[in-house]
Amino acid sequence: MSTTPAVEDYLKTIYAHTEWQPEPITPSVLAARLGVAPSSVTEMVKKLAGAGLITHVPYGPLRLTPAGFLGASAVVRRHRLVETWLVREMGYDWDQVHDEAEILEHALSDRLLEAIDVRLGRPGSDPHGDLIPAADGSLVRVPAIRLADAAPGHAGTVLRISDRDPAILRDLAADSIGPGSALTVLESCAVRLPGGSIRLLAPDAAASIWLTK
Amino acid sequence: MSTTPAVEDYLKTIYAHTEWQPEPITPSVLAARLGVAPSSVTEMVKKLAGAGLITHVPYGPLRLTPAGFLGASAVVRRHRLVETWLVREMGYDWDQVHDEAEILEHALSDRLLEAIDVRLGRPGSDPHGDLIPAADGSLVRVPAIRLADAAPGHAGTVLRISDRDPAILRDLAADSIGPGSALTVLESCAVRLPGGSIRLLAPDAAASIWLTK
DNA sequence: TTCGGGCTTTCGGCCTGCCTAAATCTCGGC
DNA sequence: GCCGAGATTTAGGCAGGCCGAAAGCCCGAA
Repeated sequence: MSTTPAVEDYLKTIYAHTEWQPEPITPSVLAARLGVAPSSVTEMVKKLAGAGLITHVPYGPLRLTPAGFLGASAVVRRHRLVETWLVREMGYDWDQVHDEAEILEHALSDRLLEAIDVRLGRPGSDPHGDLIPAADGSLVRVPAIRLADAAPGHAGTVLRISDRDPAILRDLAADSIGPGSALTVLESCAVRLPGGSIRLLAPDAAASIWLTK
Repeated sequence: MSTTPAVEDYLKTIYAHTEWQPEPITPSVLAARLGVAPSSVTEMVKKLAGAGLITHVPYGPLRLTPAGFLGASAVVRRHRLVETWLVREMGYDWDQVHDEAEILEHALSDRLLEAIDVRLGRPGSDPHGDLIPAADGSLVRVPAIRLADAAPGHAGTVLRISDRDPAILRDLAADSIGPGSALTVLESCAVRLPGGSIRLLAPDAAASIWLTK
């Protein structure tokens, strides 16, 4: 089976789902994430399973096989390296890179990717704080906790901010909150910044931020 | 009509055909250039004509409308800026950039293109010597003559080398002939370089090289 | 234990872009 | 003026990805 942009998007989305929590993804969630109808997912799932990229029992959740994990890692690696490049060299802000990377991730050759990786000094994480898989799919895990799940009083620095919703990224950037920011959690939706100022976060935003443990 | 990669490729190829000679392109030539069957061209021609991008009378040649010219210019601009960027910043040689640009030209946003253009200092020509259209489709023409058509004794510098055939580009690069090289034509397929050394060129290569008049 | 709502799958269809094979047209040579 | 080679178009099909509607499955609540 050929690895089309659609295949890459499905693999990437399945991969992303289990990156920060253990539950495998279900077809309906995958459909919602991709913005396609559930029946489209059923169809593609057959193809991916037939190609040995995912495992799937009817009516059950979806899991990447080792081969699928490798393929997904490659797409995620391309996406995150592109994001890092856009911010470091092309004048993008970290909350503006997602859509561009979404397209370029399907268009870069291995050679160009390697050239970008070298230019950037083989970065380990992207502008949102997400880890960049190595070419073999390996990455260094860091213990993290969702801000929304952190106990009041918890202090930590922002490790990553999910890039799923661009509006959240914009709002946080406007609030001067980004990867590396030090925060103290007051309650689930309020935080104190180093200067002492207090920010009230939308529940969505609080669920998108991951802090050091 | 949406502007898909296929549409962009058709427009770009029609544009390229009349860039260095005046005859409009025929469906069969277009099919050969694109590597598709003639019937596929007929089909797409209907769509492009219906969208007002080309004019076409049945069994006749194809011509870009002003709208089609603008669309084609945009694709060509993206292609050539990408080639220039790959050579100047990403360590590619000028005979290696075509295939990568062929894909990236469909993937860059206007914003990223502008950033690249600015970084490169708004170059007027790409690594093969081809002119880069401005955003409005305009470009500065330079009088040129095909090496294969030049009279013996004609001396000039290489303005451009058609990037159609990668093998030709490789061979010429190995012979140290590239855009900017000074040449004296001995006969249609032999040239003298500044050092006095003489090169015999394949007819294909001689037809791919354009010299100053 | 049964039932119903929600999730998943099946089914039939649509669109793009490509193909081959079979018309059909054009035009130069005789 | 006719004819045939070559170019173009038509017709019928295929694969990838998507859709909505309808059928099927699963599991928790009663």
